[in-house]
Amino acid sequence: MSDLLERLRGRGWRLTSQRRVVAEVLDGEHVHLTADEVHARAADRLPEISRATVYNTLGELVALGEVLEVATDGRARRYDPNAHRAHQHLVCSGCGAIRDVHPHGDPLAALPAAERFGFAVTAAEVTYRGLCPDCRP
Amino acid sequence: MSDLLERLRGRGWRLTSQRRVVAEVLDGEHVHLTADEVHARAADRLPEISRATVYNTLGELVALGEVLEVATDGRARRYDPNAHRAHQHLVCSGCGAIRDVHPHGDPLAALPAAERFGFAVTAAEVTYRGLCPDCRP
DNA sequence: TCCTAACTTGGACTTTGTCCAAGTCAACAC
DNA sequence: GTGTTGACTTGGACAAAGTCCAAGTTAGGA
Repeated sequence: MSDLLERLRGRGWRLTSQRRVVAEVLDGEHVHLTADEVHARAADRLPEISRATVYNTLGELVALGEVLEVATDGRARRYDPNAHRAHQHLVCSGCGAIRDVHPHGDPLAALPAAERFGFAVTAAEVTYRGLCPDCRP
Repeated sequence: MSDLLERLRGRGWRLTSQRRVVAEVLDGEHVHLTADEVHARAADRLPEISRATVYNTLGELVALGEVLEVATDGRARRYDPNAHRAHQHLVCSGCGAIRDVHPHGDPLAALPAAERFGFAVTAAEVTYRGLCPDCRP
């Protein structure tokens, strides 16, 4: 993730302690935190960080393509730092747990031209749903 | 949609004017309204209907499997009455327009057992994203 | 026609997210 | 180092989306 910070600096980002902390919190794989969770963890290291800054920073990371925004339920958006490796999400209908998964084939290929209605289609997001081992009956 | 009301009565639903109006508003294909839009249209016919009742009724219809809840963005949930015919959604990144689409093949089949992590996977929701003809450059 | 559990209502409240004026500070120039 | 400045941060107010509840109403069976 430290390369991320360097990359962002290369793009003209000002490297503040707040942005550093947000980037650190998002470090890793299989991370799918809500903005408030990011704020809570960031505040552990930098207690005076404000919600507005966390929202701003997450929005910038998404705009730069460094972080993915995922809407797996109708609740809070989640932020996925694993933006550079194509993947989809498997969500537990019981407890809400999320896993990154890698289906085979390109989901985009399954949509025939006749079903595109003149859209310039650029992406396909797949959410698989089911019960995780802990929630199975 | 009148069969819907009959079906629901068969399941022990009390058939109130509020529920009837919500079901009527949701009638049709290619309908993807937010709860507040449903409330606004319902209030045209039944001005005193409350938001709480609309939320309750939508929640019940979803629980009964008669209506699908779709989260195409991180904003308001949308309600799709076309629950009995398998389909996916194509969303315009510019204006938010939504179309029902029918990709070929079963998206569930693309997820190998090794990528299911012990989940009992039951559904796959695909959101295709792109620019609609009106929003294309 | 009456009764009652089920339904509806309005409003208070929570969660999630946005906006803004005022204050702060990273990075550059010197 | 020091100064400067525009970008960044802050807290609080606000907005949008959704939940909850006590009190009032009513569909449908007896």
